[in-house]
Amino acid sequence: MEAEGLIAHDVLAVVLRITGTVPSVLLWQRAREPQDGRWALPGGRLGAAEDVEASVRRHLAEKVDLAEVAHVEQLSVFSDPHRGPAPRRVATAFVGLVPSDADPAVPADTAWHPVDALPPTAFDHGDITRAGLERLRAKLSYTNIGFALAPEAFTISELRRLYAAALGHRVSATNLQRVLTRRGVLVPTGTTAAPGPSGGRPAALFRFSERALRVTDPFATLRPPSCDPSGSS
Amino acid sequence: MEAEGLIAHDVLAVVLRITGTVPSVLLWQRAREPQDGRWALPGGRLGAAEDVEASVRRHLAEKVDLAEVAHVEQLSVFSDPHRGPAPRRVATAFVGLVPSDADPAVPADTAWHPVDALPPTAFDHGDITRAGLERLRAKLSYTNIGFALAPEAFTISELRRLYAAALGHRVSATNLQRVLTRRGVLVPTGTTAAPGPSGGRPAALFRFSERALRVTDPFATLRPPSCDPSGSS
DNA sequence: GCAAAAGTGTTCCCCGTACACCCATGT
DNA sequence: ACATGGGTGTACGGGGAACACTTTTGC
Repeated sequence: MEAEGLIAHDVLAVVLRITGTVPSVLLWQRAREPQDGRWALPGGRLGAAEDVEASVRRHLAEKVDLAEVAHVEQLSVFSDPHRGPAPRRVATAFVGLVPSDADPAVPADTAWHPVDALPPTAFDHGDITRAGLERLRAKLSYTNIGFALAPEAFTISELRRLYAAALGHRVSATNLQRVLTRRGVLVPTGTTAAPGPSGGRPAALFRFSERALRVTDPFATLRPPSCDPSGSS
Repeated sequence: MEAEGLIAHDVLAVVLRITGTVPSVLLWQRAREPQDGRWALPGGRLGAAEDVEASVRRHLAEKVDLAEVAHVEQLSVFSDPHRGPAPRRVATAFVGLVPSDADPAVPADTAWHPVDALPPTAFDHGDITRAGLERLRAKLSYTNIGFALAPEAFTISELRRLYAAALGHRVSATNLQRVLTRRGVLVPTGTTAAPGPSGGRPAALFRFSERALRVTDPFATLRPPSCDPSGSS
């Protein structure tokens, strides 16, 4: 099929953002065959002088302000020979996260869609989207990746809403604050937000101590002995 | 550089196996330029009618008996434009695991090398190997991936040796048994091994309850409420 | 004062760790 | 008997979950 085994390599981005109480993904509507009218993930061809991460950032810049994308990480390669029409294409997919307060301007053909109610998607982009959300959910548990979903400063209630939306289940504000504080990923700013129209105590504002990915829960089990981390027998 | 943006796509396998008290990787020695004499990971060109996983299995079959490879999973894409000489190549790397009792016949140019004492490696294969070992170490903590390092049946002492070698630190046989049993990944076979020449109580033999990857430690934190797993507010 | 929203204190319990102690076999 | 290696019982502690209670605001 391909001349001499050379294959077109694409990059794709699953850009996620919490909208209201659900996670949404950035999709654009195709306006030509194949898959005319269907919704596709942003992305494009890998260029000659860039690695896949640089490439996905370049393509993403056509759809959103890159400054709004707080985190990008590689997800997986999708290479089923029949994942699209000929000619054959291999794609490296990424996950990108946009804070909930950023509402980047997007082109007319582009929009956010709740992941649990996707419109007709192009090729295997629906599967890739769901894989991206699963990655986010897993990392919320044992890393500080929440920084990429949250505004610079936020109340615990807002953070609870973001975590609950991303995870798809209720989250206790009490325990969320305690866990993240204990791990040192959450620090108070010292300022407070104004109460709502119906009153209530003003909420303290917090921020993430770092805005880069860090594993905060070195897995519970099979950790090295408390002292003397050397030796293997 | 490439005609019309078409790129050669390779697959590579970091095949790991516990040898003695250290993890080793399967490498073959190149016998022509570029990188003549250096040691490389098994792999090759992605074919037209296969996805990357099928491809890596096909290439691996040239070096080892595939039946001995108990687990294969995708690792990452390596795509730095300067990761090798022109023409440009993109590689999808995999991790493969071989049980310690299997000692597959390998071609004359191929051998196992301890990961912490690699010979001169070709291209970026040393980095890829270390990334593969890191993946194994992480998954040992929260999955049943040990099944791919262990024989069909084994004593707790043998299993302890495998975990200690892979993780690079001491592991308590007592707690290893308890943790894995509590998670239901380890089941007794009912038989025992013969004691060594110096006596000692005969060891009970165990096996893994499943020989397919399963996440056994749904992360400690941020799990859904104990009851009523629905709703998100 | 009362409702509403935020934050804290307390208790419970799971589960990994550490370590002492008991069991089965060879010489 | 006693040494050697295998297995079990038990106590400790960290940390997440649940929930009651206090604090601060608007009306």
